[in-house]
Amino acid sequence: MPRVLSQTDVADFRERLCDAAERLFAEKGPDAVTMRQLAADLGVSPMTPYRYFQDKEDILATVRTNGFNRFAEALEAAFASVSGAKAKSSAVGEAYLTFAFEHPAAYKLMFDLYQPHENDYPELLTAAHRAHASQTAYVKELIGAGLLSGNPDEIGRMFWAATHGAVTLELAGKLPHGAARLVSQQLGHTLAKGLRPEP
Amino acid sequence: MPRVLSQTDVADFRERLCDAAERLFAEKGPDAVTMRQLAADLGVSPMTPYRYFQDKEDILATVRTNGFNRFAEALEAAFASVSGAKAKSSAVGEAYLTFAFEHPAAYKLMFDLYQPHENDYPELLTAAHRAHASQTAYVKELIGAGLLSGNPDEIGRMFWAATHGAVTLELAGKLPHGAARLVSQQLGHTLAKGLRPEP
DNA sequence: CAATTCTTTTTACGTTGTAAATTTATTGCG
DNA sequence: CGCAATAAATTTACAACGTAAAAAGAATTG
Repeated sequence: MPRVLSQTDVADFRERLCDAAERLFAEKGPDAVTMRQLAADLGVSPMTPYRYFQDKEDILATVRTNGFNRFAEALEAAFASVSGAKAKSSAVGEAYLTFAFEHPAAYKLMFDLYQPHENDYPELLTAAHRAHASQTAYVKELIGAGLLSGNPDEIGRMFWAATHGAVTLELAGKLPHGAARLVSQQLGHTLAKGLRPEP
Repeated sequence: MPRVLSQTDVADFRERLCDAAERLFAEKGPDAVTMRQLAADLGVSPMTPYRYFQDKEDILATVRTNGFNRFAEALEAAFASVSGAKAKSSAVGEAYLTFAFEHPAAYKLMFDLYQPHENDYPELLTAAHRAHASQTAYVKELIGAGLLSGNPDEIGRMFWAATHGAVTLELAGKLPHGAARLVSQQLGHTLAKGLRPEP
């Protein structure tokens, strides 16, 4: 028998390749990154990554999955870091914008990229769902505290769409640099005002 | 002397190629469309398009420019079709959503695609500016009519970001089909309520 | 030590964008 | 009228891509 790859060997290689892919995707966009570059970056021959990933799309799906999970972690940490519905909302909103502008490439990969065969990657779907949940949890707090009234899912979608719109407009160069933060905060305040329960 | 291409010959070819590019981009995305396919679609050899366009990016920029101009025309027509600030706002908002979902590929090309050398195409910049202007004109009407108070540019960006967010989330498959329209309308109503002048 | 078998590399194919060379077609001039 | 000039179009060619298939390499077991 030859030397068989242990599970940690496989996990290690996959992680190193994802690290490289993330870095290169951020620099040049996923389409501009080649399998040969990724392989060269790890110091292996062009075909070696194919022992660890099905194909290039599989690598993209894995990188996106990691992104969703890290994004969710950041929002969950923000949510837990303070108490009170209002403070939680601000913290999660801040964390959302901070993540988006600290990892714009990861953000685009997650939310701005239509991957046609997403359903073939169940871990991706799970991670995306987790991110979505941690993103709308604060809305339920606000409603529970009597600061907002309405359907939590609908309101969650409104806040999400508003924030996402501001972020992507800036990332696409349609807003001046740094403007999305302000726009997003104004949207948050104005929506909260418009959704306040009638006295 | 050989047969020299007249200006209308050039314009005709460019238009026919843009039509094909638009259709194929919509079907498969710009990256998946090849120069050879475009050429074959017009019944010419693979290199002929290079007499009429610098390169593939030039074709993309031209298609985007046409998209911006048509988008702007649609919004301008909606704006002019009714009278009264409120009615104009609804009409423009409707026209925005209608265009986005009737021409999702064109919408993505315009607003969801980061083209690194946009500045090399002045006509693209002009068209984009026109679209942006026709998109925020109604905000000034609302403020002028006393229905909203605040900075028109800031408010315009808020409405734009909100609508764009709803649209792109649906186009990226993050919202159920058809949900963006409702989310966008809710956002419009709620923002208008939150921005009403204090009595 | 040799046989086995998993890992890795090498080689190879079809396709891409497009540069360069070649062919085709049209027009003005002798 | 015919032929040289020249713009347009095509053909050929190249480097780089994703990845299938074949070949080589290495380590464990009998």
